Amino acid sequence: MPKIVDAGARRQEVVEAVFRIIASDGLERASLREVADEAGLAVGSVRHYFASSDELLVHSFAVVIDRIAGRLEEAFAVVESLESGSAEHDAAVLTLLGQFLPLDEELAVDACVWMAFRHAARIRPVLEQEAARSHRAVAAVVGRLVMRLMPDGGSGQDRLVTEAERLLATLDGLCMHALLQPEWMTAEVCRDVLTAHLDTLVALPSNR
Amino acid sequence: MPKIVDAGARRQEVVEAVFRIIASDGLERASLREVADEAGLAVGSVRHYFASSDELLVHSFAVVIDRIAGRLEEAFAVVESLESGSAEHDAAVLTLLGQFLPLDEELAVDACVWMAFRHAARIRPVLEQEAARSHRAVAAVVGRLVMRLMPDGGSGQDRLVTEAERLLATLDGLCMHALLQPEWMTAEVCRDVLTAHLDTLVALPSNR
DNA sequence: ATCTTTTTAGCACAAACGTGCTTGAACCGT
DNA sequence: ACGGTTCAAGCACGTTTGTGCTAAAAAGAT
Repeated sequence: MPKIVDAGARRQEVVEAVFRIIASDGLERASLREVADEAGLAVGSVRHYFASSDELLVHSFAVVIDRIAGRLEEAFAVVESLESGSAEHDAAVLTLLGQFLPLDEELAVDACVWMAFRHAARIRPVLEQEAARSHRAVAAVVGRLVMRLMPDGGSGQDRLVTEAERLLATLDGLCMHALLQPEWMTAEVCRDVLTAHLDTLVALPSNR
Repeated sequence: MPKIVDAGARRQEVVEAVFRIIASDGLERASLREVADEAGLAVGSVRHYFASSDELLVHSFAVVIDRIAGRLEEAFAVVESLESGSAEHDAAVLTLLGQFLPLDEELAVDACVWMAFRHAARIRPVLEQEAARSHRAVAAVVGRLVMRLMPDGGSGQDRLVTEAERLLATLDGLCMHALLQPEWMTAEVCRDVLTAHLDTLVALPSNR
C-alpha cells in the first residue's frame, strides 16, 4: 500500500492558503501557482487534491460558509439558553451579531473571504449554488433572532421578513465598511450601531 | 492640423464600455482587449486616450463616483426645498435613498460598477484615493440627511455619526443584497426596509 | 528485498494579459 | 496640392493562467 496521507487535513491546509491569499491579495490572485506557493507545495500536488481550480475555489467557499454558519449557530444557542431581556441575554445577542464583523484577525480573514466569494458568485456560475446556501443559512439565523427579539414575537409575516432583512442589510453594510474603510469604522462604532439597531427593534414605533 | 475628434466624448464612450463589461462580466474581465472590443475600437486606439490600463480604470471609477454623487446632491436639494415632515418631503427622502439601489437599468449598472471598484480598492493602491473620495462624498450627504431628519436636529456629535453610519450601512447592505440576491430582494422589500429605518430614525426610543 | 499504489513534482501547450513600438490613414491649415 | 499632426490599428515580447500528461519519489504489504 502507498504512502498514507490524511487527505482531509492536506485539503484543509490548501484551503487555509487560499484564505490567506484572498485576504491579503484578493480572489483574483488565488491562482493554482500562488496557492501552491503559499501552501509550500507544487502545482501538481495541489491538483492531486483538487481536480481543478474551480473545485478548489468552490470547496474553499463552502468551508468559509460552514465556519461562519457554525459560529452563528453556536452563538445563537447561547442566546437561546438565556432569559429573554436579561443583561446577559443582550450581551449574547451582541456577541452573536459580532460574529459577522472583522473584529479580530480570524474573523477578518473569514469576512474578507466570504465577501469576495459572494461578489464573485454574481458572475461565476460555479459559485452560485454555495452563495444561495450561504444566504439561506445566515438569513435563517437572523430570522430566528428577530423573531425572538421583536416585542410581539414576530407576528405578521411581512413585518418579520422586513425586520430580518433590515438587520441583515445593516450587518452586511457594517461588515463591508469595516473591511473597506477600517480607518473610519472602529469596533466602537460597530457596537454603537448594533445597539442602536437593537433598540429600534425592541422599542418599535407605535405609528405603524 | 490633424483629424479633430472630441477626445472627451471618445473617452466617455470607452468608459461606458468599461461599465457594461463590469456589470455583465465583472471587473477582472475589464481588460484592454475586452474594453476595446466592447467599444468597437482597437487596443491601440483605447491606449491613445488612456495611457495605461490603470488610468482607464481609475478614471472610470471617478466617473461613476461623480454620477452617483451628482444624483445624490440633486435629490438632496429636492429634499431641502420641501417642508420638513410633509408627505412630499418623506417621498423625496425615499427617492434620495433609492438612488443607492439598483432600481432600474442605469442605477443597476452604476451600483455594480461602484461596488466592484470599492472592493477592488481594498487591494489595488491606485484606486485607494478615489475610494476615499467616494466614501467622503456619500457620507457627507447621508450625514446632512440624518441631521435634517433626527428629531433634535442631531445634537450630540457621537449620536449623529452613529445614526449616519447606521443609515449608510443599511443602504450599502440593501444595495449588496439587491445586486447579489435579486431573487430574494425585490424593490418592494427595499422600500419597506427603508421606510422602517426612517421610522426608527424619526421616532427614536426614549430609553437612551 | 520487491512490488504497488499514492503522493509529489514538473514539463508543455494554448490562451489572455499589459505595454513599447511601428505603420497607415485621415484631415486641417497653409 | 502639400505637409504636419492626430487618430486608428496592429505587431511582438515577456508574464501569467489553467490544464493534460509524464515521471520520479515514497512507503506499506508481501
